[in-house]
Amino acid sequence: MHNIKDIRNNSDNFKEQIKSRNVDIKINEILELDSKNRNLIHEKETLEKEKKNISKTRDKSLFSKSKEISAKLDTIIKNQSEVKNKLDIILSSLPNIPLNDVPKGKDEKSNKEIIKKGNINEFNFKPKSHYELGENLQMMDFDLASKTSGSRFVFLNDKLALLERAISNFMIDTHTQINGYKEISPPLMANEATMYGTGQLPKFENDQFEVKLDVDDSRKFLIPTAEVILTNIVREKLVNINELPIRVVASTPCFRKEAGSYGKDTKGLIRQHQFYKVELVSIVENDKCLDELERMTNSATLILDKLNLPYRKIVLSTGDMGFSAEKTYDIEVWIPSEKKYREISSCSSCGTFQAKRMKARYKDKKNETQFLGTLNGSGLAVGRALVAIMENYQTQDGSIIIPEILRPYMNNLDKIEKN
RNA sequence: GGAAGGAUGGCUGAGCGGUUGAAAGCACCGGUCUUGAAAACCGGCAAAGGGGCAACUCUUUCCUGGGUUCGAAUCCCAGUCCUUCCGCCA
Repeated sequence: MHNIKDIRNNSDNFKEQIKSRNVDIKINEILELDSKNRNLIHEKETLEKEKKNISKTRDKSLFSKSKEISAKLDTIIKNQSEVKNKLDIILSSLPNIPLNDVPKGKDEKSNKEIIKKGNINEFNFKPKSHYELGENLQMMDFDLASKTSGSRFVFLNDKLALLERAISNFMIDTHTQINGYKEISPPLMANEATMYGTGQLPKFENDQFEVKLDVDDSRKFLIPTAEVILTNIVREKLVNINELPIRVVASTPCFRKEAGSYGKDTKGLIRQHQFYKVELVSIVENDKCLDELERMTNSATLILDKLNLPYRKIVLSTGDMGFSAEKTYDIEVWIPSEKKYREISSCSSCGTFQAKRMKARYKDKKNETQFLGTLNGSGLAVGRALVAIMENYQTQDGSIIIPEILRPYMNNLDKIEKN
């Protein structure tokens, strides 16, 4: 959420920066609503003051006058809150401003590669896709899932179910034991305020699965990522500075409608309505966001290093970043069957953008109240890690070698082969 | 599902129709003292918004939304959440 004062004082610059995010902005409408709003506030306050004074005098002869003012106030307050609402809806739908060092560009073509790591395995046979491998092993069943649930769901059976669980456990252990994150098992549903806080609402309501509870109940949504719940830990809080940084990790199912991706990645595990993800969230003093972003990204790549999977790290361009981010690194893992890198993690600094929405603050060393910095990153997407392991570790006969580091998590199994 | 109690500043907690934005304590910040620290003492310390170059000033806010009243943290109604007890289910 942006501060209207900043926009007012610097509207041309603000407009340009929002435009770099591929977002249309009606700057004139914003400024007009803002000035209308302030005029109404002024009217309101004048009347309120008058009323207050009358009640202070306790002069009975003035009481009827006070009643008249109340009536006038009613309509002004109504107008003002209408104008304010309109303004808020527009403002809350504007994305975060990118940091200066973020490459400018309108889509993923302007993303920049930072590093490439690991050796790409040269197969002496044609590598299969993970879904071919999975279905041949009879441990991955898309047909059954479409019968019970619909498209973009899957059954993982037997050793692949175990592998999924192992991946998740290995990642969490690494983050808690080496990277200094605290493990959390959070709710998988979030209310409106929580969804608003991290930026899913109001703009992206169509991407969310809403859960119907009782008829009159407040709205609830399945979380599209644990970021939503974990970041809102500090919503409406004034955090003590010596509690910072807060670093938490959770492995949760994530639910996404994938509304805009019909026909995209329809086969396999890459794009599902439901998938597990190990999520990292850091909450820090707002001037430490950039350092924390590097640290978080390193926490994520450590997983790939340990799994010995080839990957690259890229920085997203202004047009390709998510709504709440000021800077984002994507980590992409090598997928042999597609002969390309695919996103397996996205680490973002949101600066104070989410904190302003959440009213999440701390007192700095000068005892001044500040908005917190929030960051989130996948560490990593479990389903896609499963894909990467299956494809990179496949053998000619269609079995899967288990990466050394995961074996303790799989009862020391070293290979998944057909039963 | 039934019964009772509660929600006040960063935290604990008073107030229960009129200088109450709100006592007190803790925490925090500044200072005195000290070689340094602690203790003690002194002072400061809510947020959001409007106006002003600024000093400053005004308005709103005691869970949320309505209502009563000239005036509400305080009274009434509805809702949300929490606690305890009973029932039911995992």
